[in-house]
Amino acid sequence: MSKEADKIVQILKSKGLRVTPQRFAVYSNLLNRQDHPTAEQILVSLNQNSPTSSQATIYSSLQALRDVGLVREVLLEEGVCRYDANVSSHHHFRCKKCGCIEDIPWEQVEDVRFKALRPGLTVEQYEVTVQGVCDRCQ
Amino acid sequence: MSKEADKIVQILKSKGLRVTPQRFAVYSNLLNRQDHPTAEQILVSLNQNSPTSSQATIYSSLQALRDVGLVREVLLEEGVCRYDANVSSHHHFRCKKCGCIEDIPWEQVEDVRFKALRPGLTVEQYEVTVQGVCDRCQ
DNA sequence: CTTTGTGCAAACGATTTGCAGGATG
DNA sequence: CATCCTGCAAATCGTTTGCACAAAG
Repeated sequence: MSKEADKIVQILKSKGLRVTPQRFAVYSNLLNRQDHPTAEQILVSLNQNSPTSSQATIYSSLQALRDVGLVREVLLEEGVCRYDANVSSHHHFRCKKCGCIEDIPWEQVEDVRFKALRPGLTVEQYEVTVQGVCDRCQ
Repeated sequence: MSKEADKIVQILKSKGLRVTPQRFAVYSNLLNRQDHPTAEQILVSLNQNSPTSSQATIYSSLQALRDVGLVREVLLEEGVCRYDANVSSHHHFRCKKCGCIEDIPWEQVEDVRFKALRPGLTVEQYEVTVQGVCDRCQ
């Protein structure tokens, strides 16, 4: 087993998850892609060569991974739930033309300052969603 | 007909929409509430006294209103699509305890500055989603 | 060997659609 | 009176669930 695969196994174990081929596949697929796939896209990707996981298993793996904080959902379009294995604080960019989505590292957005936010509201976290045009679509 | 009702009629007409009782009801309901209701909540609200609009009509009215830019969708939770008649630039706050959502006026968030955003990305707009605790839940 | 995960198919909930009758401009 | 909207019920889409069998620790 490669070092990377071993690392993924360790991560899963450290979160108390049983390591099954399907769960491993879902998580490493998500770790290795930079787009923000939907459950359906992960299913297609995993099964394109040989059947690896069923639809129900993809969903339950994603749920398990989300529950232990290894993946998060990204909601930018109506009716579309995407998944992201990058759970550190970051923002998202979405191209209005091709619909591609990419991460914006936290450091690239200077601190957002709240001026006179309605008294009583306690801010715990915030996320900036940027819409625009990507380089390929310019 | 009241002045407000007349104003709503004018707005709908100015957008090229036929004014039907159902469409009027959906739009004015949305204008008069400060929460960000789902289609279902609008349906219940409109029909609580007497039947006003069917489910399918609520959806098609919302779609028509969205198409002409009178309402927008607000996506903050998985599988929940909310509607907002405030289409001016603004941000959203969501209470992690009670789940209530409220608008944050644009001016309350100082300009967000992007530092070294990946070259090639053109920013057209952005929205800040704040999560925290509201005053009622403190 | 106990617990948890998988796969299948059926169930589900939110939204959409087809169509016939009704209202709008 | 032509066009567009409404309401109903059926269809659809993404996601969840129940259950019998299989795999993990």
